[in-house]
Amino acid sequence: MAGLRERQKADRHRRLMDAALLLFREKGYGAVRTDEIASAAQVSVGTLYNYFETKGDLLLALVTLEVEEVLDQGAVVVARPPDDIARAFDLLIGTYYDHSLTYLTKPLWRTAMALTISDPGTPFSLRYTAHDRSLSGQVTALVAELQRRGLARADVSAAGVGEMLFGALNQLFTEFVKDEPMTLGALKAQAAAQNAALAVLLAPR
Amino acid sequence: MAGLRERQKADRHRRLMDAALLLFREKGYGAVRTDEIASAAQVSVGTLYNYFETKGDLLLALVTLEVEEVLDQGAVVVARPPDDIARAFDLLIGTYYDHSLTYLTKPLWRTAMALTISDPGTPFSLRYTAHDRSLSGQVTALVAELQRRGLARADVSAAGVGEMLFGALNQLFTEFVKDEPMTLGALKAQAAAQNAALAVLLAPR
DNA sequence: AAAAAGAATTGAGTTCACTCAAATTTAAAG
DNA sequence: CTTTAAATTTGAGTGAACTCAATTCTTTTT
Repeated sequence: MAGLRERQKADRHRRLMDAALLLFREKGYGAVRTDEIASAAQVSVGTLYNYFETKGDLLLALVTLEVEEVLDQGAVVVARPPDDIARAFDLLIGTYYDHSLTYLTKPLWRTAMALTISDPGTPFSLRYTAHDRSLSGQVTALVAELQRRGLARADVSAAGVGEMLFGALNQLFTEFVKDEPMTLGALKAQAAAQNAALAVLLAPR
Repeated sequence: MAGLRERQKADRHRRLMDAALLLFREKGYGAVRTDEIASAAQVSVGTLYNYFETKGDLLLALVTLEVEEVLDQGAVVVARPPDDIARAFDLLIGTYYDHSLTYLTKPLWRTAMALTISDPGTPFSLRYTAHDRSLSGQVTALVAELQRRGLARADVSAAGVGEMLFGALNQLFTEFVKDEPMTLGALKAQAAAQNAALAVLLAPR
């Protein structure tokens, strides 16, 4: 059985994550004071900083949860994609986008993205970047799978196309979270327009 | 002739920008205190905040200068692009990338990007976003121009392709500034790989 | 030219993320 | 069960961005 110390540690960690998610969603990242999170989790500020290097790390830990779930869902799509290029892309990307607001709000995404850009060296930023690469790899895998099935031209590098597509959809997502009134539907429509253009280009000759 | 007050105002504004650029480049954004900038520009902290809403606004004002110069250079390329898709893309994008480190360093770019994402509503962020759209429009214009000359397939939307390409290159640039040891050459090589894939797809049938 | 009005500057004060030396709690040793 | 050692928690203290009421400078009015 795990020692007392270990159990208490896991417990405090969970309480801090729970309290942070609740408060961040409710009041927004900037409006939440660190000692507020600490006292909601029934620990002191010092303890909070024992578990997370910065207030931002706490947020990035929450983002990590979100992205890991998305990766799992994406893998399902890549394994058995629709028999149509545009629909395959729409489905995979739609999966990503639909899940994105499950835990985080647009303002929280903005803060999280800002943190990983301004501090790319912190452990959580590195994990975030690694996740991005996994997602990009998933898109590339989808392109390769479509090529393997003879649904897409095989005379271009799947990685070249996959990375470009992922970069573009990442950019669209960034614009989405920067634009408060923009809906998920509008985001998917924009992605679909790009996917359609790419689908035409990738159609077997 | 402009009144005394107006002249003094323009002068203080210029002194603040100059001092900020110098100090930011020298010590890095985070290590520069606002009162340091203020005293280097021979005004008080309060005055600094009279001219710029936040310390970040000061940086974004500097970024704006940079981007405006890039847009001018890009326009030249779009007007007379090389007779080859891949080379045309490489040239335009190379123009963007080469200019990017003229005023700003990688850390400064990171901070600037982070600011526009986390605070998209501030006047300077809006300007930054508008510039991004101009750059994207320039890429689309290049695609359209290549189509007009019969160098690229005309059966896809220039905007769809242009936006996708711009999104992808923007993403590459973001990864570049996040990766301290990465060279400009490596960045351009990555872009060239994507451009090559796209060039194959866009080649007239 | 003096006075009144308006605009801009000033810097001590406030707020909040983060630190660190002391205190407490848990585990291990005798 | 005590004592010792190690790990963890604690919260008052520190530093830096930003504020705002008081002051100074510029322009307009009489």
